[in-house]
Amino acid sequence: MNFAQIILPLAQPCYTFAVSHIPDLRVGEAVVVQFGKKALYTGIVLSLHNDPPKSGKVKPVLKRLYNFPILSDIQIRFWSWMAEYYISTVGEVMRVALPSLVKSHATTEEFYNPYTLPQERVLQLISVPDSDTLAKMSRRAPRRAALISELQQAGGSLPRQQSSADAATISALVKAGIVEIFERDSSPQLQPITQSALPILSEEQNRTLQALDRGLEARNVALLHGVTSSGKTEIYTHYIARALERGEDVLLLVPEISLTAQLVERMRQIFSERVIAYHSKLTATRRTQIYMDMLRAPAGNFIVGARSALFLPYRKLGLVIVDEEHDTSYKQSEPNPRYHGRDAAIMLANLHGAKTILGSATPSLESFNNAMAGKYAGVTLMSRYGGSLPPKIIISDTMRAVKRGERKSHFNKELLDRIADRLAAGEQIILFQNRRGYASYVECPRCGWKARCPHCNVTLSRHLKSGTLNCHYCGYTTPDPHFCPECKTSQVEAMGMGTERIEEQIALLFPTARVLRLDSDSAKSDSAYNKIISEFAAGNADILIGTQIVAKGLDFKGVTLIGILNADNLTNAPDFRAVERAWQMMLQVAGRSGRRDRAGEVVIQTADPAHPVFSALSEAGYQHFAAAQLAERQMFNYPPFSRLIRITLRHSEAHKLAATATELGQRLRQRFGSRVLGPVTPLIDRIRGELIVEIILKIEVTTSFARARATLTEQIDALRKEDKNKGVTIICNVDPV
DNA sequence: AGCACGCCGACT
DNA sequence: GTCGGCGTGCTC
Repeated sequence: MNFAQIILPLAQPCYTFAVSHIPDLRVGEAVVVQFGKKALYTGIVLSLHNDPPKSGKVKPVLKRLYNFPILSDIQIRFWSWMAEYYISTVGEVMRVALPSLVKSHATTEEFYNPYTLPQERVLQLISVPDSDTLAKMSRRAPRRAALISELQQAGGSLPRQQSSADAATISALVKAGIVEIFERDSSPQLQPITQSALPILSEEQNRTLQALDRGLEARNVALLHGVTSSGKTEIYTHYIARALERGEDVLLLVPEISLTAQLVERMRQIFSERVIAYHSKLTATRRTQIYMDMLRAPAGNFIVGARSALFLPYRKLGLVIVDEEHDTSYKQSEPNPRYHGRDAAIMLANLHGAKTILGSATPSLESFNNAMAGKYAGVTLMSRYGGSLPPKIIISDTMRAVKRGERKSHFNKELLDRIADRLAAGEQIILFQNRRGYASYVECPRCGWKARCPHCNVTLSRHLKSGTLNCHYCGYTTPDPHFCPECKTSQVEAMGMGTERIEEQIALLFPTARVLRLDSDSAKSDSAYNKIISEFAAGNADILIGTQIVAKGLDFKGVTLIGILNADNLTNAPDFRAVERAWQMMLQVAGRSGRRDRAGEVVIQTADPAHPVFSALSEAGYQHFAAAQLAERQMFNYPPFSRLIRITLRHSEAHKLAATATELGQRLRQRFGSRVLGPVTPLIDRIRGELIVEIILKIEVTTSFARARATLTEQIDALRKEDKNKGVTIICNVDPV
């Protein structure tokens, strides 16, 4: 073959390079190429062919990097699918898929250091002395004889590191021409296979396991709907053990890095060092090591990781588990490829012929619908493991409390009384407020002036600790003016409640309570996060105030009361998924409470207690609620009855942006008719000094989504070529969440 | 993503 | 008069 399509880690199509001078080059191999004037890149061979590029100029591949492909056929198919489905390029997939050392690039040769495998020295037995000599040797130089027999037992060669011989013994045998030392790529670090006993399953868990077995015989994907603390993890371990016994790889996907640590911990107790944690916070060296080890080791690896773990070189993936499958942080929102970790996991499993288990206490309506439609096997686990009780949910009417004079600050008496009660009993409390900072904005009571971000069309949030007003969209910070800069007659007033302000109010109402706050301000780093979590878990605080971070995963045994301070800003979000999201959020937060011996209580403050979402919070209420939500989605043709593509256009000039957006809208309408919504101005129409307009494409599931994506790409490409649209950024987000 | 080519402001 | 700002065009 004379030419190769080479994947480069760029938002560009693949380019053709000449390869006829490289013998037996294979698809998936890593190569060095010069791209542009002088930049050197590590690229991947996507395909080999004999067609020169149309534009004539072809550069040769400079060299091949390893003597084996670093991408399997399945990985290439996976990358190609992802690029196509999420309207991005295979180069963009490469950018997120490979650890940085493997895809290194530089502008000059001196700085281009592609990853080379670490080397190891190997002792090789080249001639075995006859038995007389050996017998003599074992008397006079027993260590030399020992090394010879060590090498014989190892089949003739052994890495220097693994040999017990000392340097003098080795060099003597080398001098005698009996042993030779050579260098080679170091062998992958294989972990010893030790497995402790699997957890013993309850009767219901056993039934669930059997139901899953039956389900997965007929379907490739199973939805495991297991209420909080029903023991989904125990069921996972049984499936994991089976796959590992078959010698296959296992991927356990978690939505967030912070959750990997505790799951890895639990899995290590059973599968010891077989468990490999993989996520983007690991060092580049560690990630590269894992990648390269897996590439050269046999299957049978068990990876616990965030969505980037999808790109590891599985040899034979046997099982994929997507834990907390409803979690929207599985969707990569920026940059391209904007892929959904759960959906990509199912695709990857299919490519390997593996089964997928989706686990959640609050399944997404998409997955629930797939289970109802028979596309997925569906299994529900209703009872709590170890007989702990479901939390008692109390809906607390804010308006009624106000009328009766039973509301202090932002707390209804129903909640305050319980807080006092738990504090007295020495039990712990979590208060959930889905807004960080002190106040969502500050306003002058006299003239109505509000602090706004100069770059974004949003109000600035007040942050007490830093004494600043911050923009939560672009990070802009300005000193808190306190006094109205406009009319100069009054102090500005804090409006809206953030976690900082809740913290302040609690300190006033319960001055002796020890309070911790968990939000993205207080838990900026991993260590800060862990510190807060472990402090609270150790009982060094009575009340934990937090944003949605507190809803994720963690169990606190001492927590018997949870307050959801303002459910309305969850249910009222302007999004067709708001109610589903609110439901999931509330149940997830509620799941943090409850001890074995007595049910936890969850107080939800709302001005709209009749909202159907509240009656769906009992576990029995879910089916009914989900069915009603689905009916509504079907009526308005929303997902899962249609697929959405959100097209975002950005530019600094309003008229130019509007012109391009209108043009695109019109052209799309010619092809897609009423499936095109917009262009519309989003709620926040300016971020970082750029104006934003959106067009939504809504494609019914009954028509070809692949064709729709192709048509859309065609139209956007054509539009981009025209001078009048130059400079307008156009981004497609397939299946936005 | 780089890097070059190409037209408008503050300096010797 | 020049040095340099970053807008946009191209890279096999």
